[in-house]
Amino acid sequence: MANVSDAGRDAAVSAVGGDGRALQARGQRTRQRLLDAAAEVFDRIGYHAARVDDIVAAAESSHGTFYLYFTSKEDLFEQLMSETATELYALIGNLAPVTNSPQGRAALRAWLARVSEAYARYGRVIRAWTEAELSGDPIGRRAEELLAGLVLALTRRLRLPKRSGLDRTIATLALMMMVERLNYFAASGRLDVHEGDELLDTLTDVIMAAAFG
Amino acid sequence: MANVSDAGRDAAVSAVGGDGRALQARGQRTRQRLLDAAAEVFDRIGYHAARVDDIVAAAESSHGTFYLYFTSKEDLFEQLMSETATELYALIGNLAPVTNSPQGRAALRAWLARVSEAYARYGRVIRAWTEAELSGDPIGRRAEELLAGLVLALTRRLRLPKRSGLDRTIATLALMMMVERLNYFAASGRLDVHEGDELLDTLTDVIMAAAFG
Amino acid sequence: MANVSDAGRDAAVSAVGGDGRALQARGQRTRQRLLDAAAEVFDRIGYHAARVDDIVAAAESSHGTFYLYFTSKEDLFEQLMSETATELYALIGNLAPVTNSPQGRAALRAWLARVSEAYARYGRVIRAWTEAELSGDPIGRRAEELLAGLVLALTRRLRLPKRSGLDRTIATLALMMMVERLNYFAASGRLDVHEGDELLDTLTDVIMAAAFG
Amino acid sequence: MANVSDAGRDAAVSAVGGDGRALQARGQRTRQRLLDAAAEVFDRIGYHAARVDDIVAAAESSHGTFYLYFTSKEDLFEQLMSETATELYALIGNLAPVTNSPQGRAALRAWLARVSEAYARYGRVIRAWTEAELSGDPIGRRAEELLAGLVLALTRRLRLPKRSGLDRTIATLALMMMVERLNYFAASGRLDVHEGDELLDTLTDVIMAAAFG
DNA sequence: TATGAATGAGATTTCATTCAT
DNA sequence: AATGAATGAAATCTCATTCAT
Repeated sequence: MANVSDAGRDAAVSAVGGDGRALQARGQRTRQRLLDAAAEVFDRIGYHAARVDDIVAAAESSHGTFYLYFTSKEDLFEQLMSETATELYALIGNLAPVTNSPQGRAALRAWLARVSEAYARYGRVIRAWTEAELSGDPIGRRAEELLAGLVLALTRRLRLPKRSGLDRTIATLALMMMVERLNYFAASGRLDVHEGDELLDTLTDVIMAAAFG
Repeated sequence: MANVSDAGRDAAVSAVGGDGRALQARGQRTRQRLLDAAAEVFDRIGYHAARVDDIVAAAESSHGTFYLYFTSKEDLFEQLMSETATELYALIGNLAPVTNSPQGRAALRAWLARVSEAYARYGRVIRAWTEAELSGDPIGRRAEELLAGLVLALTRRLRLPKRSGLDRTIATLALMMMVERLNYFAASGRLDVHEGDELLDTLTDVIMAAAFG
Repeated sequence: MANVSDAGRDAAVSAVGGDGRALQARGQRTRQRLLDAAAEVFDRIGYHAARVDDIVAAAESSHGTFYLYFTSKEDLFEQLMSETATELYALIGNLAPVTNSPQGRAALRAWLARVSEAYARYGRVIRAWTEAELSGDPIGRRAEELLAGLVLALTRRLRLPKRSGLDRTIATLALMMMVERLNYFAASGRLDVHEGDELLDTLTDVIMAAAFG
Repeated sequence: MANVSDAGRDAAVSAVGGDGRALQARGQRTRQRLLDAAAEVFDRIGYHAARVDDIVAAAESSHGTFYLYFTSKEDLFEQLMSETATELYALIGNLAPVTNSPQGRAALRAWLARVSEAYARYGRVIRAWTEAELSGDPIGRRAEELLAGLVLALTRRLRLPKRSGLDRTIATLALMMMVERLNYFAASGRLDVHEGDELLDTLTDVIMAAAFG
């Protein structure tokens, strides 16, 4: 089954433990088990409520081992966010500028479908990310930075057409937030969607309208 | 300066302390001081990072007094959310169904301006609210409920026109989230807006487009 | 209904408040209400679990008022114990030396009946007293003293006949403890007694046997 | 010197920590150190007066460690009571039915001597037990239950001869309370006994008299 | 004489992190 | 590389007592 661990596969080659040394294969696997377990726990009970104890229990590991790979709970979380950010940049890279045509609409809808798929895999981290961003924790600063980078990348890629009364950065942020929040509600089962079609149709519609309305 | 305490002015008449007894005037004021201080602290350092100690220090009160009025930090927060929800329902009640006309657009923009004003006052609570909603805390459940009620009320009031490919509830939620998140970024100084005009124009534009696209 | 307040009726004439001044009639009544309420609360939830708040709530009084009459929770309790001790001394004074005859047995049984009656009234205090005696609280010392005095008085009055192998003081203490504990269990509903006859018969029998066996 | 830890020696094999996991040898020892320290502290200052801080200080351990093994002070105490109850059941099992003969008397006296010895070891727990039983604490309920079981077991074992005017359960409880209270006073140094002979003689005498009147 | 709001010292409990094996 | 026991700083919460009215 697809999970967050797929994200770091390539990056993991050069991953290092808490003391900076390169890791062997077994260490790699343990580190990844902890990251996966953390994502699962963050999703289940939230980032703030998650204790190191919950994570190591979910990973069937131990406290000592945790600190072999991460210097702190925040350190793990930042690594998780960074991996996720990498995936999201790749996703944004796949987006074609939106054109006002049936083809453009279809392309956007297809891309939004990929976003939803990605949300199924990374949403647990994104949820915790948003939580951290809102909180006063130091880790929130890092979350802000990562978010700002993504907004910038998306603005450049989306290339909303110029129109008076529409600030393109703001509009992009608006649409991005909308997409994120809706996928969140859908993923948490609080939106009554069949196959996700209503979600995709509605989002496509609103974005096309916003772009060319 | 306007603050959260304005919200509960009428409701305060029947406010009670932790032991259920009705409060005298002095008790009322102390309780309100704590609520105001809490809103300020939540805004400054976030709901999770906020300690009871921070709140009583900000209110120039004491731990003992805090527990005279609230059974816990969560209890206080729920009361704060409830007061805020009341204000938001009132705000929604002031929204006219959106019509496809210059007048309709103007009315919507004016309403969004009121929303932004309200955000200046209640945003600190709403931010914490979102944070709680995302977390696994028990208080998150209550936050969810309150939010669901607001979405329903807004859907009924906004009366987005029927259009194929657009689920009205989902679209309303999408727009509401968009408005909330943008006001949040604006309030936290991370959006480069002059007088808020770009924000209002952009939001008006996207909503009108979404409605009549 | 008979209650602890009957105990202090005479003593109350000279009762003083926390600041040492003599009390007026109204003050008298308030003080007594607090003593009664305390006895009730001690009985219900125990001496240690009882908070001043519970006592003033039961007395429908207030914290401030409590400290008008007592310097502390312990002070109140000591006054309650002293009043009860006075009653118990009176009770002991009514006991005739036990003689080995049907009349002696009848007299003992009648006296034990009076003890049980008294227990119905003062048992709540005696229970708390025992609790305090066992605990390490400073008030426990005072409880010990009062208890020692009662043991001495009872030993003198009971006049167990000399018999080899029987220390009269120890035997008296043994019998006293037995009577107290059994009345306690009976009062707390944990002894299956009809009209208390089994209790009285058994106690009478054991004491007579111990004395003349 | 004999101490409470002797009690749980066998049971300890299956002892678990606060999170339900089986403990290693070191954990076992630490847990037992805390139990022993608690018994000592309860004896010294009483159950209610004892703070977790006192216990961990006596055990030369820390707060964190305490909560690794027990969920609360009450939890620890219940475990202590349970271990003690097991010992007391064993003690009761060693009691032969009382017969009206010099041998019967001698056997009873020998058994009472064993009780006194046991009291030297478990008395500190029993004292706290009685204190808890009298208090309104939730732990008091558990204390009651354990006590009721012991009374039942003792009644069955002691087999007091039938005699009119004597309820055997009540009489057994009476004698049991007498023995307990006297051992308590003796152990706390408030009874003037040499070698404990007066205590044993008096108790033997009263019980034989009660049984065979 | 009575009230109840306010206080703060002190107790319990949590949990990220370290350490010994 | 892994384990899990141990730690203690920091947080929450309680409650006897004082104070202002």
